[in-house]
Formats: sequence, structure tokens, C-alpha cells
Amino acid sequence: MTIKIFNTINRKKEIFRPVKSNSASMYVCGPTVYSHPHIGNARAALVPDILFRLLRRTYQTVTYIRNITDVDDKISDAAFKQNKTVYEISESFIKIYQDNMTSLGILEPTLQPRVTDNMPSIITTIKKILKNGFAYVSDNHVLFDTSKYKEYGKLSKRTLDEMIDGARIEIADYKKSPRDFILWKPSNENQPGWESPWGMGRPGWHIECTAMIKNIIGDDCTLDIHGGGNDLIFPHHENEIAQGSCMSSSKYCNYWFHNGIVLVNKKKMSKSLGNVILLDDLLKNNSSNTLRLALLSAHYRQPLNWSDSTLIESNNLIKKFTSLAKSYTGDISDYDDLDHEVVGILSDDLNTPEVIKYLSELAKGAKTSQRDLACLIVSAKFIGLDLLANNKVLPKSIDEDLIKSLIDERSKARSSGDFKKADEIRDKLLSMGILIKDLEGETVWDYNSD
RNA sequence: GGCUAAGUGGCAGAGUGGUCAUGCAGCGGCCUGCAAAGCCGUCAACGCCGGUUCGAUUCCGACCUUAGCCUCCA
Repeated sequence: MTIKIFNTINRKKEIFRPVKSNSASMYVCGPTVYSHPHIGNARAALVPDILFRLLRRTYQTVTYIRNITDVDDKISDAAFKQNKTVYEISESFIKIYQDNMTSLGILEPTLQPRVTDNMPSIITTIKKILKNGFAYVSDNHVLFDTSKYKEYGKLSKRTLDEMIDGARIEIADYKKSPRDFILWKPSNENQPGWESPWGMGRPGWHIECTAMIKNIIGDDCTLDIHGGGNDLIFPHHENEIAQGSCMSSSKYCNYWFHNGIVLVNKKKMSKSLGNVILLDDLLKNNSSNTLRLALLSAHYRQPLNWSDSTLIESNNLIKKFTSLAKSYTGDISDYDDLDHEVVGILSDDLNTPEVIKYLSELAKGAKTSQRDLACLIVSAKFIGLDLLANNKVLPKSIDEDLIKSLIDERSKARSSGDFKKADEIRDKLLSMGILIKDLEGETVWDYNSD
């Protein structure tokens, strides 16, 4: 199976050819652990999760690395504000992040390196860049000298002149050029710091990824795929390319893979707009299936506008699929090969909306064909939708025994012809948030999420 | 202001040089005590202006609009 992915470096869909024929390596920028993960973090983890599932199917070994940034000024700020240590903050949000990802059915990456565990390799990487003449030391900082690297701007398609003209920030006096970026900076007594040849300090934002990648795959190896949100193209990934290319003679990475951001009210989430949607909140009222489907409803490179109707539509579709799946009587393992169609669709640049269309068509056929139904279940499973799981997410306040007794009471009223009473009970249940349906010989209920 | 993308039916959202996306909503019907669900059918779109072409929503160019980046943001 040939996999095609869109490569940001040349803005073209390309056939994926890994460096080694039977294995693939992928690195994705993971979370900075300073607050609760939001729906955007979920998309940034889910999109590579789908690619990981696809790569696993195709290659014998897949090394999927997703880092954890546990050194950052935002973490220090959070620690200061909450009167906690940096370690307490990062540990608690690492746990929340991992729990949220597990709840979403996102597979664990092969490796999840932390910045704090990689200080020696970060320092070694900076030393190599200095030794090769692409960085300079100034006022206890180490800075990358962008003027020395001719290809700078290749990924984001900007020239150095454009960037300098457009720069809004004041030029720090220790920089030769406003575009030079920090590899190492000094720490004061309130900030986490490590001993280095340039004094007590901490790494700049971009160097951690380069150091960890090279530490894992080897200095002279090329990474197959590097991913992240498309808001990281500049400056983060541009800077990574510069560092990675100047610390070793090998090409840094072959395929750049970026997902679009999640918008709320057509705007990027931000604390100042007050439109940040947290996963903890979403997971209270929505199943993992619903959230996954909603996040996959747009192509991964497009912006995804998040709204209530996104959730409602996904929930409706999932309900339809799961109620069909309940009627499956066979052994699903008989049909493991039935997912080759969905694999084919995903192989064309992860076209998840096309997969959803395909699932809808299977659902139509599934009413009369057990094979289509098995295919639906297996195909959904490939993108991490478990149609056989119990999908009901109920608020804790709902009393199931009360619901059952009201339904019994209504059934008696119906069979004795007292439809007025029956309808009153139905309305009462609806006001409790319970929707009932009279199926053949039986009344079923569900939480009314609309 | 510069850079990078994107504009498709009421909404969401794929795709294609010439015949169907799909889902939700709507409309008509079947079913139902009535609903709901389900089923059958159905309406409806390619930002604007030029160009290439027998034919453009699709390719090319200008314009307009929107979003992201240029602020250590996924």
C-alpha cells in the first residue's frame, strides 16, 4: 500500500518513502504541560494518531515520538501563581494530558521523551552548532546565527528580509539580528536551571525537539516525518530545520506534516477571547467516539470550526452506527481483512471525511448485510471508533430506577388505552432529559443530548 | 503592512476538465394510538471578473472576503 501525504516543505502531496524500507520514524510536537489540554491539543494528537495507525499497518516497525515540554516560562509562571514547584505543575498536567489522551482512545506513542531528562543531549547539540560556526555566545545567551544558514525560511516560505521588515518585536541587544533565536538562556534563582558551559541556564524553545530527535534516531540519520500544528511552522519548525541541519551533515527531515487548527466562532482559541474548550469538560458529556468523529469530520489540513452542531451531528451519526453494531451476531475477528478499503482511503493524505462517507454507505448496507455491518465495525475500529462499546454518557444525577418505573407505568397506561397519561409521562421524562422510543414490543430510552 | 492557506447547497464538508459526494436540516410518503427512531423518495452549490478549452466548480491571472503566522500558540 502506497501512502501519500502532503509535505509542507514543497506544498505537494507526495508518495511517502521512508529512509529504511521496512520502518518509519515520526516525531510530533507534544504538549507544554502548564494547563488543561483543550480541543486543539486533542486534534494535534489525534491527527498523528491516525497516521500512526496507518503506518503501523504498512511498516514492520514504526517509531512514533511525541515529546513532553516540561521546561518553559509558562510552567514557571503557573508555578509562581499557584505557589507550587515547577515539578508539581508539570507532573500534574502530564497526568491530566495522558488521562485525556487515553479517554480519547489515542494510542500511546512509542516514546515520550521529556525535556528535563534530556539536558545533556541538549547541551551537546548546542556545542555542536557552536563548533560548526552557526551560533554565537552573547551575554550568557547562545544564539543561532540565522545569517549563516542560507536555507533559512525554506519551510515557511519567507525570506530573511521579509521577516526583518515585518518584525514587530524590539530587538534584544544581545542579538546580532532580530531573527536570531535563542538556543540557551540564563536562569535566575526563581527559574529552573542547569549547569552549562554558558552558565546556569535553560534551553530555548526549539532546541529540545532537535536534541531529542537526534538523540533517538542518531545524529547522522534523517527523520522520516515531523508533525505538529500548522501554527508551529514558523518559527518553531523553521528553527528546528536550521539547528538540525547545522549540527549534522544529514538532512533533518524528509516529510513535514501539519494539521490545521481548531477555531471557535471562526477564531483561534485564546484565553483573552475566553473561547478555550477544555477536554475535561467535553469528556464529561460526550463519548470518545463522538469527539473523535467530530475532530475527524474535516480534513486534517483544513481549519476545523468547533461548535455545538459539530458535536450534535457527530453524536447522531455515532448513535446510528452503534445501534446498528449492536445487532451484529458474528465473530468480528472473522473479518479482520475487511478494513483494506478504509486503509486505502486513508492512504490518500488521511482523507477522513471520505472515510465518514464510506462508513455511512456501509451503514446503509449493514441493514441487510452482516458482511457490511462487520465491515462497518472493523473500518470504524481502524480510525479508533469502537462501535461495540457502550456509548451512553449519562449525567450522574439521572436515576435509572426511576426512569424504568416511569416507563413501566406508561406502558400500563398505553395498554389500557390511557394515552393522555402515557403522553404526560413521556413529557415528564423528556423534561428530565430522557428521550424514549417505542420499538417493537419494547420501550428504550436514552439521554437526550440535543 | 508582509508571508502562507482557504472560499462549494440552509449548515457541516469531500471531490472532479463533461453523469451521484456524504451527513445534518427542509419537503413528500411509509410506519406509529400520537410521537421518536427507522425506511423510501426529493429539492438544492461550487466568492467575483477575465483567460485557456468543444466544454471550467475543477487549470491560469486579477480582484474581493476569511483564517493562520510574523508575539516561546497545538
